[in-house]
Amino acid sequence: MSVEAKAAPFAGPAAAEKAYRLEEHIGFVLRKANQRHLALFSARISDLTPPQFAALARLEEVGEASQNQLGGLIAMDAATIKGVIDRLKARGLVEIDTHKEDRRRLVVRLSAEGRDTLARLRLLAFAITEETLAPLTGRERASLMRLLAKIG
Amino acid sequence: MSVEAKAAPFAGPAAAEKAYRLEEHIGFVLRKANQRHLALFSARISDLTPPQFAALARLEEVGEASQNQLGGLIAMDAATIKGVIDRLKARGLVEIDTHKEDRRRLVVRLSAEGRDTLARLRLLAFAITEETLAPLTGRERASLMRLLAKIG
DNA sequence: CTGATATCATTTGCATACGAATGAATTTGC
DNA sequence: GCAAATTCATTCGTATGCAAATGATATCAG
Repeated sequence: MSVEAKAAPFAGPAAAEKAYRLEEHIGFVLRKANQRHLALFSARISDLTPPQFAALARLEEVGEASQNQLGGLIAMDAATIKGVIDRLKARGLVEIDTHKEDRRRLVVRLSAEGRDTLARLRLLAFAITEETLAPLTGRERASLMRLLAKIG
Repeated sequence: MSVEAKAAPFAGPAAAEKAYRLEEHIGFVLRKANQRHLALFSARISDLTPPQFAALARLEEVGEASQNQLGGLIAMDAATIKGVIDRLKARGLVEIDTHKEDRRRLVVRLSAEGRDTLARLRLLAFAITEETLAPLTGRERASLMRLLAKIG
């Protein structure tokens, strides 16, 4: 079948030839967990993506911010946040002005409709987190969140 | 500053108005953890992406598979795996033939160069997982992997 | 045997994501 | 005060990632 050995105990080709199992690597399991979360999210909130929601939620927290500043607050680089804000603006969920003192900056803030949208989706967002963590006990959930925060 | 209340204990606007903190939602922390892992990955393996690596690693395990089948083995839909395989093929890391009995299928397998590439990157991949999990103790690492597998 | 279904791959459209290059505006260093 | 360095936003290129539609082939039902 495969060229690779079956990794019988103590009988590998060499010490360095530890079996490579995708499932034991953090990148692979992170990608799958993300995938499941995204599926649950879009099933409940079909008209907004997680990054878009994050941008709105952060704007509600901080009031207003420059575009890049906002990106920093939700871990998005300049190129990525631009697209997100463009789409939110096109849908009237955020408003944009140029900064009065620094003409390079764009000041972004929630529109009334953006605020309404957030209010409407708030409980759904909690439900999505709940649903994503459903396979875990309460203790496990806290543990997972703590460990992820540590490596993030 | 913000319109949102500061969420003084027992003094929220209403019972349903639990404060929404991005950092307490699984999607946000998953995205950030993924981000850090990707940065570490590309710093060590700049000529291959994690999905490409996953495809090669799985091919080594299973010998060969149809394109969609391989996608299923690494959690990628048909549209996504196509692009990944196209790029691996363009670089000579995989070989492709049409299935003899079922002309719809593409049979994908590692090329000699793909096998060499995997051998060369194997230890680096372990180092990347190690580095990503570096902030955690051994016990925490095992716990995180187990919990992620549970929700993935 | 043949029409209905199902499967495999492809294509299109949209939305992240990031690196690198660019232009405009501001700040710093001397 | 002005050249150099920095910052903010934009643009381009590349690579996932998914939904939906399509075409080709295979299988199934009657």
